Amino acid sequence: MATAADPDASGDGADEPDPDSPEGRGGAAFVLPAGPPDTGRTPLDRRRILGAAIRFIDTHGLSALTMRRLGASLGVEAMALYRYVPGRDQLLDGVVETVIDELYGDPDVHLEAAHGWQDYLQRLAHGVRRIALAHPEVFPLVATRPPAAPWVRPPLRSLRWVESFLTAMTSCGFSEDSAVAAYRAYSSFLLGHLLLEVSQKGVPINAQDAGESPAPTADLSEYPTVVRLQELLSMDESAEEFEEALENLLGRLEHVRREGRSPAEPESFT
Amino acid sequence: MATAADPDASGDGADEPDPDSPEGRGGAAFVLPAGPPDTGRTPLDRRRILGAAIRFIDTHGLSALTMRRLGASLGVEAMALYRYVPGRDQLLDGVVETVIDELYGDPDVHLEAAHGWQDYLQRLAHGVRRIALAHPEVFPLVATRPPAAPWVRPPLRSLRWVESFLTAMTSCGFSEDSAVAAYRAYSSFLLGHLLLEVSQKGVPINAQDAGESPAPTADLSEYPTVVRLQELLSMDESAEEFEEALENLLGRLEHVRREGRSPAEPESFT
DNA sequence: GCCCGCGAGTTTACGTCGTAAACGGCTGGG
DNA sequence: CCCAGCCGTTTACGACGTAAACTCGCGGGC
Repeated sequence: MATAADPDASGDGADEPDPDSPEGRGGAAFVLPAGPPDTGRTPLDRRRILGAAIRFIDTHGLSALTMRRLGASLGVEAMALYRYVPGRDQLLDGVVETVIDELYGDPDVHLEAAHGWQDYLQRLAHGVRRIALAHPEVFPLVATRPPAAPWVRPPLRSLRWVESFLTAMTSCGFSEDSAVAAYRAYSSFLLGHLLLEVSQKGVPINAQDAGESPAPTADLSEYPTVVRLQELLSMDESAEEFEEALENLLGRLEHVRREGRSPAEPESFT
Repeated sequence: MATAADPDASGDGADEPDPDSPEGRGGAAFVLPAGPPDTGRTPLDRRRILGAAIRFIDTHGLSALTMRRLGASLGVEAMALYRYVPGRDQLLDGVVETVIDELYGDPDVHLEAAHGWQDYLQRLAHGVRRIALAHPEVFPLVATRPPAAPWVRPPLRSLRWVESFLTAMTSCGFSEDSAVAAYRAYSSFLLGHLLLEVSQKGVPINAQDAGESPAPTADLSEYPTVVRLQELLSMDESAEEFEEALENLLGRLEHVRREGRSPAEPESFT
């Protein structure tokens, strides 16, 4: 696999575009079940509200989402929302759930491991990454909201996906111990990478939000290494990083699967 | 390769307690510079405010932190805080910064890689983990707040630590490319693991917070695998997982270091 | 045709939030 | 003795989430 990009990479660089980025692809993981943008005299229901909320957060940022403003974006007073949603917190829970459920509409992600577990995990990971990149303002919510049940971890928030994951893995030769261990390793890998990636992308893309000053860039005189490596540090290699860590994880899991035990070997590299 | 790690790394037996958990240890990473609980006629300053804020979040949860309540916890009106802190957002930034700065007070974490880079990374990882476990309610903030500069990633929020990291790695034989790649891999590993761990721990430990219903545990009849593995899934193996993934990462980085290039090999398993 | 209940959306209202601005009182140097 | 400056308080405003009361239009019994 092609390794280091040359320093010619000015910003996005990359000969081929990131396959998961929203504009670089057909655009699954982007289809909300709601119909036209937000016009229409359809008489308001839960799905429409959730769709509008996601659109609103994507556009204006999470911190700008207000019951009043969300109502306004639907041509309705704030209190009307309360007929369909118990409160703001549950609305946000619904947003998270809806976003994760976009996985079902993604033709590249399968509920079953028809072509092996590595294919399954690859597709799932890229599907979740596509969602994270399509809704960068929503994704921190996915990571931050408390899970419904203690064992349901972000970012695979729905029990249905946990079920799918565990079934896929056990049906591919993982012991139950190993499947659970794989679930843990996989979800923490996904969460870490994607959260970092959107938090990195979210700042430059989205001008306003938390009212933070963009980057005063204080005196860096005390940090010569940071200064020297500034260009390297600010390169966006998210896609390659993601791919490589995913590959490594799959290798690690293959090792786990063959052992049939919970993972633990001091060395695993060549 | 057994990475030279001081804190009894290899033995991942469940019999001995988690070395990073707050009560299982001497308690570095727990020392705030503030003195007695909150009594005292000391005339209020920024450090005292930040300390009180951290204490407040640890006790009552992030969502309960209010300028008025924080003021009250210091025996002062809310507006008094504004003389020392520009606003709530900057207060939270200060909280994050203060929490990360606890690393400096941790005798087990070194700014320089005197005993090799693996020892350095081990100590740093455990130091950060100790902080995350000591302040589970603060840690999501560490991950979520926008970074000051795009290249400063959570959870190593301060330029000083980035500088330390890069210097340590390059001084141990990493090329600059590799050091930056290691920084990325390491921070995303840390963030993912710790965020998942505290979000998992935070729910059962802390009764109230976001007003979420604890866990109604809806009908699980559609998810037989989840039900069957429920016990396995709800086991807390955070410490072992952390250790194992860290070990794996170190192995991966050793590989990177020897190549002297940015990390990428299609396969790495046996 | 009349009425009436009822579901969908609105109005009003309350308490809390972050914070701007004016205010008060202590304190130490001329 | 006075007064300037610091430090904390008071007051006030607009926005927030949401409870409760209200309005309005429509479809089915009489």
